[in-house]
Amino acid sequence: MSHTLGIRQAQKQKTRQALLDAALALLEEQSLSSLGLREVTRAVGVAPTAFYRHFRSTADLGVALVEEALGSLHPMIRTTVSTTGDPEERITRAIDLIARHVDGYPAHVRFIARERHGGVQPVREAIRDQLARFAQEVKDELAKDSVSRGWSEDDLLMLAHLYVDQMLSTASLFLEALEGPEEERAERTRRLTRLATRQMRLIGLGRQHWLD
Amino acid sequence: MSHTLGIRQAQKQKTRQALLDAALALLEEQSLSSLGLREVTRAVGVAPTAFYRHFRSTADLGVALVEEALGSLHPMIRTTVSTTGDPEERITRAIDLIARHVDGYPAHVRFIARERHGGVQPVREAIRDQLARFAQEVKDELAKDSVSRGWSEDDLLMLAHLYVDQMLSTASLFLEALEGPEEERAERTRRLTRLATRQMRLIGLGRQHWLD
DNA sequence: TGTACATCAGTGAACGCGCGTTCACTGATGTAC
DNA sequence: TGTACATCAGTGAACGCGCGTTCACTGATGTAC
Repeated sequence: MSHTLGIRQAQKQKTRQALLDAALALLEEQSLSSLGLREVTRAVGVAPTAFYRHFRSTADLGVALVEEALGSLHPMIRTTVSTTGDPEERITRAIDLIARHVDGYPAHVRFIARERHGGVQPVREAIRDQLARFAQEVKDELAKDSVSRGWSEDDLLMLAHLYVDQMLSTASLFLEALEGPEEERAERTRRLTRLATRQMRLIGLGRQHWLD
Repeated sequence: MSHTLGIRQAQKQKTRQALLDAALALLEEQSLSSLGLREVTRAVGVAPTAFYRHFRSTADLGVALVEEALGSLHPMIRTTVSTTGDPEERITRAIDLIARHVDGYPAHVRFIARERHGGVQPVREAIRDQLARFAQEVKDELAKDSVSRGWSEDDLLMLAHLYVDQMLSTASLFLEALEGPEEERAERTRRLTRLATRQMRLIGLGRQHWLD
């Protein structure tokens, strides 16, 4: 059993994860460019200097958060856009998946929405790279669909980017709906589901008639 | 001639505008939530305390910047979406207008993209309100179009929001293209214009077939 | 298994620095007569 | 027009505070024999 982490390594990983978790929580109310290293270590309960054992800077930690937030999402993306089912069912499934993801990982979604155009360059780049990968994967799935017969690679990628942007935009709307008073939350979410569904439907119609 | 500003008022306005300009410049490389009041006054060349004569906080200044960046854009929005010309020409005109605006006011565009999901609540709200106004105005223009016969108010607003999001998304792509090495800038802009045009065309197709 | 030495995650003191905010002020501009 | 007083945009000193980073350290864990 050689691949079990030693006690030291395991403890280090635990502290690292605690730093990431604390930072993510603190980022619900500010941007990465104003996040302080001491804030993060204080929240975890370690000395400020311990931070440097894991990250060179808060920007570096931000890049790690991008990987945590988006890295594991690639399989989900493929499932979401996958070819099975009729168009209407696929839209329902996609919107539902987005809603559930926002519900399950609101802080991650907020972080990505916020830092996508945020003030920290390496983090912006990390997000852009991950989103470009998503677009490629969506393109690959779209290519398998019979509706895509006759489409150029370029047009497929154009549509893929449109879908990725639309998903992100929908996610950040769901996040907004999650905030605010509990009372009307269900109603807000319901309306939003309806809106997002119809926008997807319209884009789908455009897709069907692209080669007319 | 009573409506000429007194010397005092005129000087105050000038300082206020200098603070806004300096802040906008500083915000090209950071987020509002990390912008310091002393940074801004230092850039203008006034004492830190002078800041309080104009704004209660940097958040307050941010809200003023939203007004500056988006407030004057409403006439332009109407023109962009207006009914004159055939669909293809309207798309070309809209994309061209966006490209020119990003070229003319890159810092304003960056500020809006960055703070739309940024860490300062009052600023996020100010942006959301302005964008909602845009959507209403786009809806009003769309309603005039013969293609919109038979559309519900709800569907028109759904499409209007899709257009507004698409315009913002396109604007921030143009901004990215503006950065980086001068050399391939023209090429990047050209490719982007092509991409944005086709995305608009696809949405337009979806629109045409919405009531099929 | 036991011992002796190496590694290294986390510590705690110390540093110089810039921050936001307060306060009483100054002196040019505005106003009333 | 001239004078006397009021207003108020901008000043400058002072404050307490938290920041990022350095450094030599400690002591539990890992490794070699």
